[in-house]
Amino acid sequence: MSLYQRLKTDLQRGRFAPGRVLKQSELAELYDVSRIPVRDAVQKLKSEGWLTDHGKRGVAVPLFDALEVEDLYLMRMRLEALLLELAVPHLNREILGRAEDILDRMERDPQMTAAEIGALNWQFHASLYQAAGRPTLFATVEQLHRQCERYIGYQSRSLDYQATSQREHYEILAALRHGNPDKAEKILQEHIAAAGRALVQHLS
Amino acid sequence: MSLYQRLKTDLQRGRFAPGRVLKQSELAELYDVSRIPVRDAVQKLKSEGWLTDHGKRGVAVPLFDALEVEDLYLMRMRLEALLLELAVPHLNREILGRAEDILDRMERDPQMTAAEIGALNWQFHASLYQAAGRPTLFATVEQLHRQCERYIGYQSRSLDYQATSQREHYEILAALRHGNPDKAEKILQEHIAAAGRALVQHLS
DNA sequence: CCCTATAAAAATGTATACATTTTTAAGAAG
DNA sequence: CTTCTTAAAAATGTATACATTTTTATAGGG
Repeated sequence: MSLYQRLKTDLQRGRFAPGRVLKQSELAELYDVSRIPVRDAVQKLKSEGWLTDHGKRGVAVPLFDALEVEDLYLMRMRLEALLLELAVPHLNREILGRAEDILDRMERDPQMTAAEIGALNWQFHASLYQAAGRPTLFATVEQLHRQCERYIGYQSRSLDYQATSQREHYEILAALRHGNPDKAEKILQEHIAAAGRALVQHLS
Repeated sequence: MSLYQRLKTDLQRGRFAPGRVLKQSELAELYDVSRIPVRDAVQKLKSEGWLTDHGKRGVAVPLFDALEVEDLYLMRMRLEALLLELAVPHLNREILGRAEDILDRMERDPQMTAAEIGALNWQFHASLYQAAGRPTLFATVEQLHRQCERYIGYQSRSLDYQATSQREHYEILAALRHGNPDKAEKILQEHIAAAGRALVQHLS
């Protein structure tokens, strides 16, 4: 396992408190590697929002910022709606079927961890987006999703929220199957907006 | 000057042909540094689209891709419109005045290089966007703009295009001054769309 | 003649060592 | 007691050296 992944996992799990400043040498010692791989991992994690530049004093674990969450979800609302719109002409029974399989898998296993649910959640969305055949747009959306992951973390959402979210997933599929892409887009936007609201609320 | 900037400048100027594969050791020798700073610079340039991963064979100078340009400008249309919308409540005479100063500076000096025009162009947009006070959204828009820079390059646009672009800039300011943000947003979207079309056309 | 296996070559990943810069703290002057 | 200066300490940036992985070329078999 690469240092990047080890460090990211630890950041996800909250090993380092928000606001803490980390130095290259400190991380090198903690993970028992030299500073070279630390530099690589840290730079990558900075570009994903898991660490922020702290001048020449090293890097800091960023504080949780409700305004950042709002921005991220506003962007996702618009870009994911666009991506779904571009995917619609390419969607067929096979793709929609595979997407539904992912949803069904989430339903069937009632004792999945929050992390596993989150992974399948994204797989569902990505399976639709990929059909658009727009790698650049997809890459940006994926990056925004990764930035959100820091806030989603490992904490489990309420059962109520989870049920609503899952219902919306099926509604999106149904709208797409019945040749109503506008409706699907609308549900998707509201779906993302609701996720953002839930997260902001959780931060307070 | 950092290796990152030296390498980026050379990529902008087309020192390395699109499709060319570059190895760490090759770059280290060309720029007379060790491979350590090469690794840092290359990773940063990859995240900005100036280089693409070529597996374990090194990095490649990416080919020009009309679909990528289309994606980038579609995203910018939506996100910059959003950012302007969020900025509107914070705009005042001072901010609008400073934005206009930037435009006037472009008018006054008739023998600016394409690179200088491009820089002022972005300064104008950024001066409005900054007012929104949304760092995360702004950072994403800025990153998209940087990805576009690879295509804009150093080539000069037609005088006709430049005149139209500048007229639209003034129209945006006028609409904002007259309390018509919806109109300003519309012009902005068309402004960005036109820039994208001009670029795609230029690639063919 | 083509394909596979193996060895040599080359490239990347990483550790150690050194140079340069930045930060921090101590001490002297006001 | 505060502030500026200066020196020590610590942190980052970079070069060199080594280990590991990957690529490529060659030789043998089908």
